[in-house]
Amino acid sequence: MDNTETKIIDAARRVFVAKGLDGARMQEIADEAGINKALLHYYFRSKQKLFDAIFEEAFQQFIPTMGATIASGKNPQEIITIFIDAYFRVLEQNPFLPQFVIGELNRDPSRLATFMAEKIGLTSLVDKAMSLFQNEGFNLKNPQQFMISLISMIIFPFVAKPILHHIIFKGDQLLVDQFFAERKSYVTTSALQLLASSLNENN
Amino acid sequence: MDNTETKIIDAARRVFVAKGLDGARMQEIADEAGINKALLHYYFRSKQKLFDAIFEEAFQQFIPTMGATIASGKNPQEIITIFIDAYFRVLEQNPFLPQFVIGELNRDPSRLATFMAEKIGLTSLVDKAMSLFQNEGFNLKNPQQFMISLISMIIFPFVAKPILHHIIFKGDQLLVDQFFAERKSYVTTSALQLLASSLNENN
DNA sequence: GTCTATATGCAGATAGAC
DNA sequence: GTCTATCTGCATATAGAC
Repeated sequence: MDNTETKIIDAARRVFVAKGLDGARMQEIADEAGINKALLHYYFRSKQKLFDAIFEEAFQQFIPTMGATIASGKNPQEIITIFIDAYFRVLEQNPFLPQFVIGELNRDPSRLATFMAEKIGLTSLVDKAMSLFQNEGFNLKNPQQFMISLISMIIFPFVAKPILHHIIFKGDQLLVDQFFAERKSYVTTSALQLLASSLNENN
Repeated sequence: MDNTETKIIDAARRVFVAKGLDGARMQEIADEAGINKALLHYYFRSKQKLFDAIFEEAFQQFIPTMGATIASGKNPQEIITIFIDAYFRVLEQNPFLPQFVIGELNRDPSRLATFMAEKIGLTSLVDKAMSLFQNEGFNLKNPQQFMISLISMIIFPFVAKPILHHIIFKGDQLLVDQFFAERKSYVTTSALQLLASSLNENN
């Protein structure tokens, strides 16, 4: 599709993700889309409504297809592997998504409340994921702590990329690329080790 | 101290940390400080300069006292424990600092380049921290991967607090508080387990 | 140092021609 | 649907009195 609305969405996504709601300029979005400001307001009545469309789309992508993963009905180790793989696939193609979603949710947490009202299915999916680690011999004392550690290890490097780039890797882009290339397998190994350790400790 | 400059700094910190550079309003900062806008410009020539002062201060706090930790000269396990403890102490008193610093660094990564030019000591401290895990029998293949996993597990929950609050814990503030209360010891245990696992694997 | 009043510029939004 | 021109309001910043 190459119609005007699509061009606007694409341009708005780029600008909003890069600069946030407050930092974005309608003029810049218009320029990126190759149109003028008035047309933006013709398609989306206001900056806020345009932003809402972009944010909703981003939020959907960011909360991964946890359902499909769980529905696959494998054991916890396999599910973890699949989950990490699916998440990295999304992040590698949208490396700036996490900072965008998380940043805007921090600016306006009330947004989440309304979102949650619509997506009641989401929380029950999370519950299912948690309960996985309390079945089949994985009687984790703290499934939430484990799950959040896992998500932290996956997402945080994408959010903190500028810090990695400049402080850890001193501006060496090759080292940064290498780090992200190896990250998925490292996180998978770590997660499985943590799971195994908790077994040994009879948690 | 209760002079005007201090009042401005305190007010600016609150507003900038909550709303970011673009979202903050000089009027709101003035109101918070109990003065008027003109006085802000009298003390700090522009919004940008006021922001720079706040950001620099925040950045200093956010990059923890890694030096002191390392200088303590203990073994890796002890250093990890001390490091985690020090970091949590900072974060518990400044829970919104990470999102502020990381968010602004993503909006304007060039900021870091100039910062790094000044703080040359910082990168060498990071190097020292890394080399720790390649000595004393901890010949980790990927000290960076380990270090970043550790930092991820510490910081990310603070950044993603709105998501934890609404999606994982369904708005139950008590569960959120309990999670953060237990987080430090959970991360410490996890980090030591990962270190031990890498030993067993002869990495 | 601190205030009120004002200048200046810019961004979001609209009017109206084509 | 798409454009140019314009309105409106607001935010940063300054002028100048006290």
